[in-house]
Amino acid sequence: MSRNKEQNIKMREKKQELILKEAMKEFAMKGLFATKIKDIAENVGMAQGLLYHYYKSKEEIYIEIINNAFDKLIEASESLEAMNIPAHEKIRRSIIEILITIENSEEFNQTCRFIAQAINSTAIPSEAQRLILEKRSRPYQIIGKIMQEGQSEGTIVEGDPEQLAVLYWTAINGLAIYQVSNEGKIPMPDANLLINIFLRKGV
Amino acid sequence: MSRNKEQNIKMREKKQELILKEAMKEFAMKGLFATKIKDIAENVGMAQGLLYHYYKSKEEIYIEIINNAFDKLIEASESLEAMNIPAHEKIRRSIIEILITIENSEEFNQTCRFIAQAINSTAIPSEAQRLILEKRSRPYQIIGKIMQEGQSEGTIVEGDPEQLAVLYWTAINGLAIYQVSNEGKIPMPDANLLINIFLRKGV
DNA sequence: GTCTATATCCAGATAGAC
DNA sequence: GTCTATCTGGATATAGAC
Repeated sequence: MSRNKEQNIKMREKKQELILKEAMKEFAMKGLFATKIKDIAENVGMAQGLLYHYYKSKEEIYIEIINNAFDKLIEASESLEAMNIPAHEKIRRSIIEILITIENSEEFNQTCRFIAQAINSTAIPSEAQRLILEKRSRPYQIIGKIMQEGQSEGTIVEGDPEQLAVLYWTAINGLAIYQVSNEGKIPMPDANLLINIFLRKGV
Repeated sequence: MSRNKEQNIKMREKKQELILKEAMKEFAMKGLFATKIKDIAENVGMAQGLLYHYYKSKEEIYIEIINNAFDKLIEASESLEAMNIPAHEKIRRSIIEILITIENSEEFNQTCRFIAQAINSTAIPSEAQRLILEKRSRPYQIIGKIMQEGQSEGTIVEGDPEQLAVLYWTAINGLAIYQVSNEGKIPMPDANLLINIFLRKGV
């Protein structure tokens, strides 16, 4: 009895994950309003009506995905911050790694694309807007802190660390969007070009 | 008689421009699908039905705006290319100017936002997609050519000029999107940080 | 849990009076 | 040219059978 119950819950969660995964793809490609519940359901392989057994609305799915997307980004930033290496090494390694990720991980670029769509639209549900407002600044803060650390250590260029963080993230974001909107065919620029923006000469 | 006719045509064109202007705002903020014809008409100050005397569909308006947006960008790139100064000066001055524009011109950032939305969605009308495919690479080509020129002159860093152009535009694009999604409150990073990516040391 | 059928709503586009 | 009223299609969400 109880074992069946557990299994049912697991099955339900698996289906929900599948729905989220397909919804993410659709939202990233088309945005909230051009994505139809039917599209998502078809990709999952279920009838349109059935989707409402798992989520009560399109918006609910959207909000869940926003949450996941930002949490992943924040988590990655935090684990970068926590690494036991000098600040300039954090910047260096993260840029190298992200460029590789942009070139190879469709999922990462979907996330970037999704976030770009969400941030770029004032028409999304208010709960989604609240979440964005709450979470989007975290990665900027963390990189800003690392920049400041590096300045104290004498390895990062002078200037407002916040602005350095803005440049860091917007450059990466711009590249990711460009990549995904070109169907992953663009070779990334040499990582050193980006790295050298932030490192002091000679480091 | 003929004078009246001319006047009528002028009036009509003025109204059309007004519609385009308001539509641009709406599209930039909300995207094609979340923007309702009624929203545009209301902002212009006319009844929803009347809009169809000026344009035959929402898509037609959208396509017209895409065309204008890219043409402006291409025109600016071409006039940069045509300037009678060394290549590295073209890069330097354009970055300085664009950063100022991002900070001050709402219209420019609306254009960036609109283009970002359009490029980011596969759900837009096929004619719009065709236009994007046709026109979006032009500014990249032009900057790439200038980079190459500068390399010959020994003032621009080594590396694939195409990739330098990608970095140039994606960084700018990322900044513009960030700015507009923060309602124009973000101070731009020091232009020299960006300029130094591309200039050879000592130039 | 899963499907089909349907109620309901909303927005694009049209028709027709002024 | 301008408006109001309306047609029409399509999408969300629900109901109800299996």
